[in-house]
Amino acid sequence: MAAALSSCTVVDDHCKCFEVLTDKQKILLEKKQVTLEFKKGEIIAKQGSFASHVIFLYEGLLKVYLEHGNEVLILKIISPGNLIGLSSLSESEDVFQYSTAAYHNSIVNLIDINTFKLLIRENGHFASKVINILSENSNQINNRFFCLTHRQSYGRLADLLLCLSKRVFKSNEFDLDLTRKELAELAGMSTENVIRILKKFQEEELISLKGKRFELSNINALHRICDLG
Amino acid sequence: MAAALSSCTVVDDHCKCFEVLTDKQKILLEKKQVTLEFKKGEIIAKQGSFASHVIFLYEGLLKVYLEHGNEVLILKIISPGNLIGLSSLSESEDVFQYSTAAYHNSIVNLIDINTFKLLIRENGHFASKVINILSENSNQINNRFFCLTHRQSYGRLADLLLCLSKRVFKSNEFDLDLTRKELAELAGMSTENVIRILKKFQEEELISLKGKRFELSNINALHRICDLG
DNA sequence: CTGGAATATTGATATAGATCAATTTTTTTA
DNA sequence: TAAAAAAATTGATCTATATCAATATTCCAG
Repeated sequence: MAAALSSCTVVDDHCKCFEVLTDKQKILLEKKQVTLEFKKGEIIAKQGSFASHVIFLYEGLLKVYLEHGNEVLILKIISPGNLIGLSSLSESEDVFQYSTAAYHNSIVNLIDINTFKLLIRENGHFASKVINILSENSNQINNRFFCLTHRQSYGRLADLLLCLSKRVFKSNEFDLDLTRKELAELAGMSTENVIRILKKFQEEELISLKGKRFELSNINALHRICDLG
Repeated sequence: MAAALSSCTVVDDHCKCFEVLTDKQKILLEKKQVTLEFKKGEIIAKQGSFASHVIFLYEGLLKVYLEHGNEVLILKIISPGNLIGLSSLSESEDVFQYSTAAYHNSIVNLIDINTFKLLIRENGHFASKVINILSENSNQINNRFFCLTHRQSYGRLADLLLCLSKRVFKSNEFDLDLTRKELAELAGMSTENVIRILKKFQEEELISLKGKRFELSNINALHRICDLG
């Protein structure tokens, strides 16, 4: 029954929904979208603001998060090829249910939401694909939910590192351009705790760390830490 | 910006998706479903088992939850008129991503999943409605996620009581046929902690409690406790 | 290249809430 | 209706992790 749990929700569907559109529909979509560049740290969609579009990430790295007052909960990380803001397709919700911001400089397409809705009604195959994406999104977030509520800090951080390695950077070594505070938000703990645990991991030679360079030296041990909690 | 946060995810869409089906489609659907009764405590769908159907709750009360080993995370409570298992519509997932069990004796319709998928492809309006439901579901679970990770126990329990009152029983007084352990799972804390907090609430005359009878006497104060955390 | 701000680190302390153990109450069943 | 099982309650303890405070390091603008 085990495994597939990951606190690090990297959405990575490599969105196949557009493939099923007819040429005519593709042209329509093309006309009803704009391409924009966002700088590191910039907000792409603000929770509560009017959702006139869905967002497609072409290049970069984004976070999707809930905010209430000073409190933040990161729901997922978005890597290129994925859609954001599908939950605003709901008739009863015309505002973004969450915020989106750029971790790095990013290029996105903003797609007119009414066109998107039209295509759903017009093309059942497209609708079906969108449902796939929504479902997979939910499942991933549910797993993250489980992790953040049931695993303790060592497990959550180990999991986050593994996930960044496997799903975002696709290598055991990577330059991580995130602050400790950002890591803390992702792993759902305090900044200080992140630092202490990273130190412990280094002492135990599970990882090595030079500046922004992360190297995961003992993947198996990290996996064991996740599984234990 | 505040409010609408609730840790108690009662799904209450009163599913309108079937209204948009044609008569012929309705007849097809009718043929491709069975009605079943489940007793209190029985499992209706088991996480990991083959998802050959989606579930419609006709009467009763259900919980939808993730399980890993002995650990359980309740994702949502389902009241009559709602669908469960839509996340198995995804092509890449043919198993239930979560378990469903009956809090009370319940009557459900099991709808053949392939028929459901067919209708999505055939009827864009239907697909659109399903997308609405999926979106609203996600939003509710995201809010529960936020609550369980960011609010502390008093707030979570106050919130749960308010939600049960407002959304499930629709009254300030109700007979709650759930054990302390079940309440604890819902509020994401230990059974003992539930008991202690309920006692505190009684001492402060926010609620009164006789056997299974709950009465919320000071709704405003309970709301304040939620908001503070 | 230098001063100031942001970020990272370290240590000390506080605490919410879990866990454990014992007892009482309620429910079930035989 | 008595005995057994399950659930609820209470109190004592323990611990993971947040928070606070001080210092060190890194980053960046002028």
